[in-house]
Amino acid sequence: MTPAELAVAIRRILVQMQADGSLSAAELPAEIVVERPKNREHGDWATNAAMQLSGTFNLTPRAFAELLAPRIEALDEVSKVDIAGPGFINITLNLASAGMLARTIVEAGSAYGKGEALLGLKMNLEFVSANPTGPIHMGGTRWAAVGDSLARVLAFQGAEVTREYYFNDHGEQIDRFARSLLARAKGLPAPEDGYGGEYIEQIANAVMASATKDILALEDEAAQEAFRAAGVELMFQEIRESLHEFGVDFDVYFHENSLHESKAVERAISRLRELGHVFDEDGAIWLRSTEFGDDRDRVIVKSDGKPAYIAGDLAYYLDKRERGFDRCLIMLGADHHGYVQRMMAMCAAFGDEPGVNLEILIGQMVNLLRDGEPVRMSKRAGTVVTMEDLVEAVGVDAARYALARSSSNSQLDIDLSQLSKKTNDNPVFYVQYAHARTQQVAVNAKSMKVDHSMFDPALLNHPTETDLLAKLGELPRLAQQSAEFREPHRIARYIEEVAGSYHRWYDNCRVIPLADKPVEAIHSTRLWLNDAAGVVLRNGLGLLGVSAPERM
RNA sequence: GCGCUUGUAGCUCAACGGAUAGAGCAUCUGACUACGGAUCAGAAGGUUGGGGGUUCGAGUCCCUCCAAGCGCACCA
Repeated sequence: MTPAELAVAIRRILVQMQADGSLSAAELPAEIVVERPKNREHGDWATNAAMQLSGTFNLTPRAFAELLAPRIEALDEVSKVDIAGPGFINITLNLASAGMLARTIVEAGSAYGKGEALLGLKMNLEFVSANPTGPIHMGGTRWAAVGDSLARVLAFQGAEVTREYYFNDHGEQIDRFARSLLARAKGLPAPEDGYGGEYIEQIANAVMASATKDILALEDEAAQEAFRAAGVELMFQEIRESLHEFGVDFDVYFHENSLHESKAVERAISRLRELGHVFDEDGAIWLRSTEFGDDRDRVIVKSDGKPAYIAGDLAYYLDKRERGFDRCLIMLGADHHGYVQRMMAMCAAFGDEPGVNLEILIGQMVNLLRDGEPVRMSKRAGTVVTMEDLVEAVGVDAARYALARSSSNSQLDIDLSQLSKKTNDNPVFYVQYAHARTQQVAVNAKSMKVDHSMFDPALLNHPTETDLLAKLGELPRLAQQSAEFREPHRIARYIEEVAGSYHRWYDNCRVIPLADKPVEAIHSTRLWLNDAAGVVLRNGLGLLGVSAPERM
């Protein structure tokens, strides 16, 4: 029996109690919380239903628990129930129904843990969206790891997820990039507000090599335009390639430029004008965003007639909604959090619901250290640590795991000197090793004639076995929470616990009989459990976009 | 000055408002002639930044102070 099934059973009992009059009529929560008690001695599962519902029924938690507990105990799958502390109901399953989980998991395989919390939702997840003016740095790398994992987590709950990259190929930053390329090609130093570094030279050289005519012979303006067009395209390809090697592939690369060329910006503005949220002042066009909680109104089109940055965002958001996305999620770095209010105001101005149709996830910065000292980075000097640098130092799996395992609203410190010498302190290896072990145990078992032919779940009675089973049973709930809170790091923490439980079990319980002993039901049954652990570890690593190796 | 995020073990970080605040790394002590020792068992390490409040119950919610990062444009 899984905890989810237990929760459903408890809810059914409550409904029954209302039907037979032992409880008054009142609204029940859609879901009863069943979780693992921290202390193993408290049983397999615990529910705080009595504490949460006592108020609704005007009873003390204790009294409510005493009413409910006997009925839970009457369930076939339950062997023992007791009430503890302020009103926790601790539940112990009988061994056979607890052990059945092993088989359930193996039979479900890659589907084990899936949920339907977001079934039918069309979600657009925009992340990274780094400017094509240079390689992806650490911040972008973090969002690539977290965002891709989040996309997997959301899809695991039934959402139809589109990964999208907003490609900022319009505006001032791009002009600076083009000027930097031109300067480099001419052998001049990088402009004051421009970009430096080796990659600028490489791109500049590549642009000249692929050009059909001598760009440097052109007038500055034309030359700059030539560098812009070709340079952006090359940079874009390089970024895509880095992301691909990082295991992140976007479904849509959206070009900001296309919004301007297709007149989508004008359409978005006139739409807002129709809705009465736009006004003209000082020769500029403004969005009356204060009406929707912003601290000031925002200029959409500057008095020189050029669109402000937000103009593109207006059109882009509208475009996403017109493409049928119910939920638009955008991941931004903390250096852009000042942007949230106006984006939400914009969403409301279109008549949508901020926080629902548009959700902005802010992630904190990554601090790079070397031997404990902060590393100063400068785009202009080109001393930026890139995604490729990190991957080269530790590999894709270790990099993704390290970036995805902690909450993105806390700043992350990464010490380069530590990464480059010892990678073993990354818990990813602990988890991967556990998975590899499940695979090799299965291989060895097969050669020793241990197979799935027998299954007697009541035999899984060692403390490390009941512990492992209970842990494996938590994946569905964990996966759902991870999606609900948009926090993929919970998956990482969970599989680390699973790996720990698995290793402890392995140390105590043999799957393969000793050389002179026969194969018995216990061995077969344990093979099911071993394989179930493998499934959970594999599914968990999969949600993080990290490989689950057969051997290491 | 205003706003957002954060403050938990020596370090990096966990903990739907739930029971004795947990992992990994680092340190120390142990464990294979038994399915992979990248493992396991154990020790040590904490006034959850300080102070108030809300309630059956607070690391978590509210107020306040302190500290750190980031942001407050007709820049993008």
